[in-house]
Amino acid sequence: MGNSNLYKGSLTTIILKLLNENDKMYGYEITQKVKELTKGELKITEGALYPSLHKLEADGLLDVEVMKVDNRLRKYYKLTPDGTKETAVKLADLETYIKTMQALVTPKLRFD
Amino acid sequence: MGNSNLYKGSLTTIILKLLNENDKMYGYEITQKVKELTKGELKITEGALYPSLHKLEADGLLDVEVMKVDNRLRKYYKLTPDGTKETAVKLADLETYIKTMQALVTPKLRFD
DNA sequence: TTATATGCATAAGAAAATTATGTATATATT
DNA sequence: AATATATACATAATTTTCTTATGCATATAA
Repeated sequence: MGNSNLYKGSLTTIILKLLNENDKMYGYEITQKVKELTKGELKITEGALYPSLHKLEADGLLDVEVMKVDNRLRKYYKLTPDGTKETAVKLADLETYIKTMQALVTPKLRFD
Repeated sequence: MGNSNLYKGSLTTIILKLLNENDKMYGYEITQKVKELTKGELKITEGALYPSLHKLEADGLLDVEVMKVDNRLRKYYKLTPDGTKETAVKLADLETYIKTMQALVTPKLRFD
């Protein structure tokens, strides 16, 4: 995903959070929204996004609704009740991660 | 590493930062220090740690010094000049990652 | 007419971890 | 005396998650 490998493992969190805010979104819309919200810092690739959406659906966290808009296909995803629960879990995990990393990293830097 | 998959990709950052603070450390010491600093939240596995140390050494970011203490082997690692530079890069990446994720995730949660 | 944008998808490969072992010494426990 | 735990290193097999490359299809801008 991002320019740094730190983003590995955060895609699911990002998808769930966006769907928690936006009720229903389709894949391409997610890529654009992420680009916009991060001012271009994070660009989600389709090769990562679509398999991830499929897995979330298979795991029962997302529901799909296929629509045709302007003669183009769209697959709208929305959270299931389990998906909403999992969103809270993932966001708590992210907070813990950030606090833990800050505990490890916050101390003074040295330049010898 | 951790209980959440968000830690994927942060091991190098953690190792470099600890060595930046502590001058020289050996592998087992790093696992214990991380457990202590994170109050048990993060447990680095040897299967992740040792290959990572070897790679950092191969990349010229760490130097090794083998010692025998109490009849047991220790491999002390310390930052090379390149390693010190890379530490600053990795820490900047981490800050960017945290800010980016907060930009994506900070908005209001919903519980339908 | 050619490139860019929109919209989905998958396959091959790389990177980074987990899990499972293996070796060896020292100390604490039963 | 035997066994478990702690210390200390290492690697191999597998899994997860991503990148890169490719493919199909329609719409719009250059």
